[in-house]
Amino acid sequence: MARKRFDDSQCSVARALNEVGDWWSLLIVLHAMYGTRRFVDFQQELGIAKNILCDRLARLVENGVLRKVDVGEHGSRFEYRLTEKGRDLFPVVIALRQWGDKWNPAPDQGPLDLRDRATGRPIQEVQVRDADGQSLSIRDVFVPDENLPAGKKNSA
Amino acid sequence: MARKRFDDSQCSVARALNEVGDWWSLLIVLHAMYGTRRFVDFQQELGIAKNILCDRLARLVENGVLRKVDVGEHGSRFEYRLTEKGRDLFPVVIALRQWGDKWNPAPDQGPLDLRDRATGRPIQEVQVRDADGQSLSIRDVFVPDENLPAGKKNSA
DNA sequence: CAATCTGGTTTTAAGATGCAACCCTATTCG
DNA sequence: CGAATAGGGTTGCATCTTAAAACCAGATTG
Repeated sequence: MARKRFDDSQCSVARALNEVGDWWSLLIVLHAMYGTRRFVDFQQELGIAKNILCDRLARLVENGVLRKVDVGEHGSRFEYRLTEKGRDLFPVVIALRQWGDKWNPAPDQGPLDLRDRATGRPIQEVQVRDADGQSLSIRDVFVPDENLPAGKKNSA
Repeated sequence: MARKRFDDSQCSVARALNEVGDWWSLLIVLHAMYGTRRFVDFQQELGIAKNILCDRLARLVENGVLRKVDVGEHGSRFEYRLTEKGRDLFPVVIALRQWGDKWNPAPDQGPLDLRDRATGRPIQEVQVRDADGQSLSIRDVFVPDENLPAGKKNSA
């Protein structure tokens, strides 16, 4: 049964998930962020079936998250590189990593340690923040009434 | 063919996706953040098949993202409410929304307008930030060598 | 030339999905 | 009181998705 696709959705989150919400897709993006570029490396690192990896890479390329570059070695050597659109998934992936670290940490993986290349200092935790940089939870925010999704009341 | 599950993964992102990476799961969380609580409302708002919604809600409850509360009306009326763990997905969902707004906006949906409840001011964009609050892209950060995933070089 | 590199493509069986019908308990209303 | 409604499921079925494994084809190398 074909999965419902959210192409025509009025919801940006749904549309985003349309492009990166397939099983494996965000992990591929994550590994691309680590620097992985070649088909065989993605495959080995992720332990993904080749046909599925092909499919996901093709989708990510089609959606502009990755671009496929012909490196010209060994007759058919390609690299898959993040586009700007792909790199803009950085906060998504980091936020997800933090969430995982907090609520379901991997046994042998410490918490995320990411440093500012310029200063060597740790990055701030990715949070929703107010104008002054203070962290906000979902209870601290509201959506102005005119911008609510259809049928929603302000009870967030 | 059963999808590969990442329960034993050494990667927190994979483990996180194990819990919220199924098709529909994050959209359910999003709607819960909007305040949706009842089965029939999730179903109608999302346009999801009842059996799939049942499955996803059960998983989210099992994983501690939602809790199922017996409201005691009409014999079997339940509400599904976000736990703290669920609420901590807020930055993930907002980051995803921003990404969607920027790269594949919904036709009739304006960009995210979320306000600080205390001040009415707009929230900051969710970004990876340095210690001083300046935005960082993936090119601006590095992982210390001792914390790299296996086999990764510092070429992010 | 055979072996290797490279990124696929194809086959097949088991799961996942969505649609629609059905189910069962509790409550409400004519 | 019985029918209708509320509520949250459960089931059957056809179709799509997935993973494993085998196969493929062009280019390169020893």
